[in-house]
Amino acid sequence: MRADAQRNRERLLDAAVELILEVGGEPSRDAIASRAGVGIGTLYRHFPDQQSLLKAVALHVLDRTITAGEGALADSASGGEALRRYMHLAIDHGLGVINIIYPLIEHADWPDQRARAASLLLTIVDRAQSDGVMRPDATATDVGFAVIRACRPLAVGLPPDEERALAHRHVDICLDGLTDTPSTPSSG
Amino acid sequence: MRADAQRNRERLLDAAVELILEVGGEPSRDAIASRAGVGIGTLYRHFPDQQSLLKAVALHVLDRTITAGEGALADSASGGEALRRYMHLAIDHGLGVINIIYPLIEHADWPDQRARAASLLLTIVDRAQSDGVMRPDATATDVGFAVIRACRPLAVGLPPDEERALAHRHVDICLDGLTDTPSTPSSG
DNA sequence: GCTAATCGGAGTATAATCCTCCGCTTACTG
DNA sequence: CAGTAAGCGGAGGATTATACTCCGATTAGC
Repeated sequence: MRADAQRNRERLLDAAVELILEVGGEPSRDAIASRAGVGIGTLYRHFPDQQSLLKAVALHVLDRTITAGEGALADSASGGEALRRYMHLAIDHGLGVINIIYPLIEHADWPDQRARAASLLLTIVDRAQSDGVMRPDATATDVGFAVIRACRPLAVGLPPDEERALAHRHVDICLDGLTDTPSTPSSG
Repeated sequence: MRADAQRNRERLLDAAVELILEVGGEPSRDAIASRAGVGIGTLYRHFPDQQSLLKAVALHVLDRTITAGEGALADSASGGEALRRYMHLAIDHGLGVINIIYPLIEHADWPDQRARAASLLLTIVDRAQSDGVMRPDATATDVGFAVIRACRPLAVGLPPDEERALAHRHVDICLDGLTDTPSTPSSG
């Protein structure tokens, strides 16, 4: 694959992630291409149909979130810290986009990302619970949904950076609800 | 005002609320009319432009939420109970729609609803805090935003009743985060 | 019954979005 | 540093969604 093609592909994915998070729904193809600073033809060459684009976006985001999450888990001193770090980094990596490909998740023909994500999240939750900081009735699903919710745009007209700050604030609140001890507000 | 006109007006408002909550954004006028079981002409007669419709929707929802909230506050035994009841009833009354009219809130020419809502929320938060159940660093804004977030659709394709159940579950988690003591999961 | 208010929805105008196509540009290769 | 195949951009036509009007049919209220 030629270098410029690779670069444009990544620009398109990043633009798509941004727009999905801003709009809270599927953005138009024209909008994605123009945000990526790329011709509309280029978008269609890389992603012939909507489905392939959405799938690529999901894998892109899942991938980098899982990688970052595994790293955070590895060098966290406690289950509570791992949980907190995971939730915040998931926001920063754009995990919120998966609300859009929800219907695709069921019959996903994609690789082991899904299993890997589930296993990571379960490990974190298990560890937090056996450390005694996380309430036993809280589930991995609660954690996942809390992150997705935090990523949804809150109010039309709010600039992206404010949205992001509010998302982190909200996740801290959820963290307190999911755990027994108040979490230290994180700085990112 | 003729009885059927009044009835249709209310149907339109209710349909608009439903759709806004389902879609998470502004629904089309055609969709609203058809959901309300009313001709498109009827919609335009009642609400000549988008702005007047959105404003009416907001007032409609604010009104019934405030009324219910004041009632709940009046017969709650504690600040904690008032807070919990308020958050859950706000979901049920559709307070989530206000994310859509956010840009209108600033220069709103509408009556005292806004002040009434603010005062109700502040009273509840004050009471919860002086009762010692709510963390002092949590704010009325946190409460409001938590409710709005809980009302946003979580995943495309999820049926409305599941969305609603998840919203209540989420609010319970936030409630635990905002308060010092775990809240009893409410049944509505 | 009468009538003025209200309704419904077919139908046109407008705008958004989709997608193709092809001449131009650029990264790689020898 | 040419040669060339891969890749790019975006004009523009097709398609679809949405906005809005208009008027004959209907109905509430007297």
